[in-house]
Amino acid sequence: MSHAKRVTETLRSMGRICIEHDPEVFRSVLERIGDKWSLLLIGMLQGGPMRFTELLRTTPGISRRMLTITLRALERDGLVDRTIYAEVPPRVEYRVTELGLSLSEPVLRLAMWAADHQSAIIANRTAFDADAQE
Amino acid sequence: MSHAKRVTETLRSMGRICIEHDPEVFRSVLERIGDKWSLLLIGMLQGGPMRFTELLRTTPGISRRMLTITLRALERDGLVDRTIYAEVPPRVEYRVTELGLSLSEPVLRLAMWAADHQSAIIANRTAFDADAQE
DNA sequence: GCCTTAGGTCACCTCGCGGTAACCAGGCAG
DNA sequence: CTGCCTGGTTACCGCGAGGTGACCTAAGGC
Repeated sequence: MSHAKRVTETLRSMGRICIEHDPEVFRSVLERIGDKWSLLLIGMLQGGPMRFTELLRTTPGISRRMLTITLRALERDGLVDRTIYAEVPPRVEYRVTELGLSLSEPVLRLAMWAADHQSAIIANRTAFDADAQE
Repeated sequence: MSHAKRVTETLRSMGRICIEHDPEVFRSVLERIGDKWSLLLIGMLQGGPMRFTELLRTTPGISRRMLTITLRALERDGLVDRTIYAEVPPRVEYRVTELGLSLSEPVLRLAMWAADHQSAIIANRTAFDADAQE
């Protein structure tokens, strides 16, 4: 059996076990991290702890409101850690926890897949649209 | 340097490269597969080709409309393949393509992470809520 | 003529995600 | 007293994702 074939087989059985057998667990996690900002913020924090305003500035397009909401949700789930420094002016730092870091591994694999196959997807998309055109 | 430490370092640099440096690519893929059903359907199809109604039955909660829309989008991006059998009654089979299968790897890792850490997340969540209560 | 069965499409409506902008706490500066 | 800084919170609102249920097509059976 070829390597590619074995990988396929392995994935198939993983698929059966992980998703087909218990879609709710997968769904619950997708609902959690599948929103507009969660994964992106997890990603942003890979480079080390960041402050609220820093995240606000460097995350393109996020609003103050959504940053608050998303960070709270991530904190609630134990994916990021929030530290308040009693200084003047006040300072708050966010960093990924161990759990958040463990999530990063599959997430970054997904990101790398994204980077690798982006062009293929765009090509498929335009081809499909061209077919549908006529 | 310990193994865990090295993994951490690797992830940090991957994070910097993949996400912090170029959030748009990651965002675009998240927008694509981050919807309510795409990843789940990709997952469902790991076990082999399935028919429309079969997916409708076995995917908990999906509506006929959303199944159609999501499958079309996946087909458009070249992630699944749609085969019509000119029989009576008509039969349509969906199967993941090579591209779809390559996506499955990171996705299934995510699913396994979900399964592994679900209880930890729930624990964190209840602890956080208990703190916020008082 | 009417039912069935598979695989959809269409019109309509709801609900909640997320954006905008104003407001707030609190400590220090002038 | 007024203003400024950070790190939020709150009220308001629009839009679009997604659910519901009716309808469609095409062949065959009765």
